[in-house]
Amino acid sequence: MKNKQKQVQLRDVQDVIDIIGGRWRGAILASLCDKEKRFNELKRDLGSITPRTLTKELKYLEMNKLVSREVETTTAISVIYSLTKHGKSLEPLIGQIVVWGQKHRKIVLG
Amino acid sequence: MKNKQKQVQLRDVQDVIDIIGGRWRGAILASLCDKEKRFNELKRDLGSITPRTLTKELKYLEMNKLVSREVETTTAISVIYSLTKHGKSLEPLIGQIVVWGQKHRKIVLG
DNA sequence: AATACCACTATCTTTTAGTATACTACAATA
DNA sequence: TATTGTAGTATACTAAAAGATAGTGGTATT
Repeated sequence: MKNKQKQVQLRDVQDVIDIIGGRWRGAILASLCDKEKRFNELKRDLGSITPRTLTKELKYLEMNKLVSREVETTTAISVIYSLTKHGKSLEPLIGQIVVWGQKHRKIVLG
Repeated sequence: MKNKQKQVQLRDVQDVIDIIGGRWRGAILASLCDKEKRFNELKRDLGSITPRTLTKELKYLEMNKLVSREVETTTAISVIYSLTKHGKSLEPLIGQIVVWGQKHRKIVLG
């Protein structure tokens, strides 16, 4: 393989890690793979995340067209976060990450 | 799915992102997927990484049993870094990341 | 009327990741 | 013998990420 093409691949890897990387983004996406969720529902799911961080990360994911935010104002306000079509295309990747992660724990701790 | 099991999955995702995350680790692994490499060879491959960071990241990957470090002292010293068997098991995942990354760039920039 | 839940925002501090720069000790090469 | 390459280490610094804590304006519940 040409060196130039390798460089491109490294860039792709870094791009993706930028998106799903960080302490929370991957977990947020994984949680939304399950089903669409509301702000505080996500917050509970993720355990120790602060609202500040959750807001910021959701905005980032929105900007990257992975998550959509819909406000419903029937009577009380409620905000639904869900994966976009593009976000859903990450599902198999996240699935594979989970599988590998489980194997990894066995190897490193076992 | 039970909530407890979901929590476990989120932890798995976070674990894996911890491993391949950060500015460099994914790229280092991707570079070693290509073939085993020496310290300065990796350094050149990665472009702007500092030796301090490369050393640190390689140690981390070693600790996690993804990379092995072999010193050869035939005449001059040379150190070969390569993926362990466990590290190699990441290859399909990294391959999928590259594919998704390429698609993502088209969608977000296009 | 008081409390609690919803979806946040604001401010401040801490932690962590990564950079910059210089240096070491050894070997090979010109 | 001077320079270059290998494989790093040491020290200091900066910037970004994340946490801690408190508060806002609304609705719903008791």
